[in-house]
Amino acid sequence: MPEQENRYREKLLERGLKVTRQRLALLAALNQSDTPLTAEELFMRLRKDFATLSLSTIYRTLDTLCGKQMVARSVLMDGGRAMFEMTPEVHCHNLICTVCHRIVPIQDCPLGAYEDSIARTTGYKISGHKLEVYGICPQCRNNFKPRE
Amino acid sequence: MPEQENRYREKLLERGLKVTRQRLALLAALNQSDTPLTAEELFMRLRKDFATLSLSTIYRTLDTLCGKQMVARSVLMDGGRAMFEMTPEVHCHNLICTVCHRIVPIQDCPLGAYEDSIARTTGYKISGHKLEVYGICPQCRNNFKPRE
DNA sequence: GTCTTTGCAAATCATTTGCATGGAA
DNA sequence: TTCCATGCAAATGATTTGCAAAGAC
Repeated sequence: MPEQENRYREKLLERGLKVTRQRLALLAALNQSDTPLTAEELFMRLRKDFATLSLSTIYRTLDTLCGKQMVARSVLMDGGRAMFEMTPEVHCHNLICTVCHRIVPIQDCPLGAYEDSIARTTGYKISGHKLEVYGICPQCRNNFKPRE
Repeated sequence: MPEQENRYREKLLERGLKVTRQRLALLAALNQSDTPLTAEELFMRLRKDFATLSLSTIYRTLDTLCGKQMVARSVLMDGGRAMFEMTPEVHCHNLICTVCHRIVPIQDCPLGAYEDSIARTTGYKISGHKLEVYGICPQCRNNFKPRE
């Protein structure tokens, strides 16, 4: 998918960053994943293509890309490990299964009016929010359903 | 405030935990704080009363109390450090100033209906959610207000 | 007295940093 | 050629664990 790659190339250059194979691969990996990933997970995925890849490169790249708003540090913390995802173009939230830990995005967000009302009552200038919803996904519900 | 202490005493016993001075002190410290605290912060506060207190006791106690739902691990992560707070009796969320990092609780929560609708569209059994709202508090807005 | 909790020290895990080399512009 | 980016190894910082002593019931 070289179109996608060219978009990343442009975005990197726009932000004064050099285009490297590692950065392109990291962006592609994050983009292909449907859930946020830890540095370690990214490392394992990229290592297939980069025999000499270093974990610290992953950390540094994530840090750089977060600073340039190309990647977002997720609210989620998988037991002390930071998780990362592409900065979503559209505002959305994550729905997390508490059993299998699968994460799916949900588009609908009801918080605009809520933010307005908080701004009014507290005097804060609201800049945004983070929301996660927890539950049990249909598959896990079936697996653990008590017999009747 | 021995009334409060007796409530903690009961709660610990109910859950099959022994009542120790460290646990009571930790609960009191968390309860007195108006913002979530890190293990380190708790350690520094308790050390005043316990010369020989160990950081690992803090971690272990927090872990135990989280398991028993007496303490909650906050969504917030102050740069990699976990934060803890008393499990709120009433459902509420945190409003966080992005400048001074002050955290204030907000009671009002509009997500009940939202959870219902997600449950309907996704088939998940929703168990809860975490929400943080970010903004700039009135004081910080004044401090940084550009002159006109 | 028994079993849990604590303190201390050492271990572990995620993340960061220093420095020399390699690579993009 | 000029820096920025990378790899490697070592350092750091938060959290966890093993073990023996102290404390709660």
